[in-house]
Amino acid sequence: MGEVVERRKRYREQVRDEIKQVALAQIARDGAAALTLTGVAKEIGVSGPALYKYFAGRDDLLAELIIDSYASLADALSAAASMSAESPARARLHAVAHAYRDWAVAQPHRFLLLAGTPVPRYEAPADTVDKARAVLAPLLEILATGDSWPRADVLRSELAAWIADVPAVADWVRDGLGPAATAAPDVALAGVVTAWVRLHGVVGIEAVGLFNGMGLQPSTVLAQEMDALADAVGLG
Amino acid sequence: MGEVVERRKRYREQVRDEIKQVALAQIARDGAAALTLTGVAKEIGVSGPALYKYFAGRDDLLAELIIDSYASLADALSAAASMSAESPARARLHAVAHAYRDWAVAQPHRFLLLAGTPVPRYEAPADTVDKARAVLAPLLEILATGDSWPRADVLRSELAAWIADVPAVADWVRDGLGPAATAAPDVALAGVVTAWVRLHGVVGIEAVGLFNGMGLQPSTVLAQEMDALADAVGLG
DNA sequence: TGACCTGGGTTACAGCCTCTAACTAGAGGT
DNA sequence: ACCTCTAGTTAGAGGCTGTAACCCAGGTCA
Repeated sequence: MGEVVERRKRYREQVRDEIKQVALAQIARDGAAALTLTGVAKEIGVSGPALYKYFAGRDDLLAELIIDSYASLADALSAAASMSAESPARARLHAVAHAYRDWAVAQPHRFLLLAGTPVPRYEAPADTVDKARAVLAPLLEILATGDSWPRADVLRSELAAWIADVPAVADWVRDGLGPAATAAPDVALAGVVTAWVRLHGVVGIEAVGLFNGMGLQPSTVLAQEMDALADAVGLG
Repeated sequence: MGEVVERRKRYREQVRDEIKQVALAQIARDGAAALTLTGVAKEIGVSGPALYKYFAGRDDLLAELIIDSYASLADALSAAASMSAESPARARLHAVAHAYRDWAVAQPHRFLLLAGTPVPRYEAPADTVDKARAVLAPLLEILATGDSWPRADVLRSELAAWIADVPAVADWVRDGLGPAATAAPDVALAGVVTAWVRLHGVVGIEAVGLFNGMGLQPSTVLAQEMDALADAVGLG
């Protein structure tokens, strides 16, 4: 009956989860490049090719870890955004930015899965692009409460054209702006892009260890960058 | 005689160069993760273990490619700086920033060797840190012509402490500031760090392909970020 | 109950990679 | 002639990927 099928399915999911968890631990230890299916199998106590019943191959497993990580990061950011919903926009920007960094610092190997060296010719599945956009959604609402950004004319017009050309983006922006929006969509989007770039700058450098031995706290740099952005777009 | 020894040495260098060149091509094609010594050997027309006479192993070869890339990037930036020596500081900042991006875009695989996912537990040799600092040296002189940066108090004080604590850094800053410096060392250094973070943000995102499908030019974002920085530090 | 199907697991193997060991050949020096 | 040093060779151990063929237990169904 269906119940048995259910039970089997559940078991299958459980094993898949265990595999993913062990793989993540292995990545944390030795890096994604060193992930081997047989290594995972050995650690689980099962012999080599068994794992091919669960994942089509090493790269398939990796791809699934990436997708999970996107979701996890998106959750972390939207949690930070909703937790700070009552605060002024500048404080919310800091909250989301630090949530991003905290997530990445707690598990740099996972961050690098998303933002590190990609596999050439690997094409992210189409919905991954959407997921990536979803990660940044909380920023949109926050930056929509700014009012202007004098110097960013070229960037704004490029983004305005993008909004006009791609309906999915237009929808995303409209949904994301929220009721308190005071900024034009292209201004808010320029803010999001800039915030993303700066987040990536700070966190990416920290994650690969390039800040080591420099006498500064990454969190200081991040705070500084977010303040500069808040100033530029006129966040309260 | 010594001459023959010389000739042998030259030959050896020549072969090492050929190996590195082929390896770079292979990385450009399939990514650093897919680099294999035997693959290089096959392409060169020599059989497997022969390459171990020239490099201790795959990772050794990779490490040398990284060091070379640092030098190449540093050259590109200092060339851009000296080529624009007569221009106003804001223009020079743009010139160096775009040189950085151009270098990376022309050979993303090489950029990712420097800034992409690192091998865990791999410790960069000590002089690599110096080389990395050298990459940013041209920015120091340029940003030293700013005059202030009101919001960056915490960052400045951290950097001032670093300068005070580490003589090598103090020397580097003193040498780099140049005769036209109008900024305090900590202000200039804060500017360099910020420029680096933003450079890394834009170029890192572009290099891993995350800008794909977004309706914007990475160069626009970069220009925008550098202008914002120039405004903040008061570059002419 | 007994035949059958399904899915997790197994071993065997082909093919590729790293890196070591042991050997050969040739060029240089004495 | 003899010695040495170096670039290259083949052989091989050990590890990984991924495929193929097989086993076995549990559930299904006549």
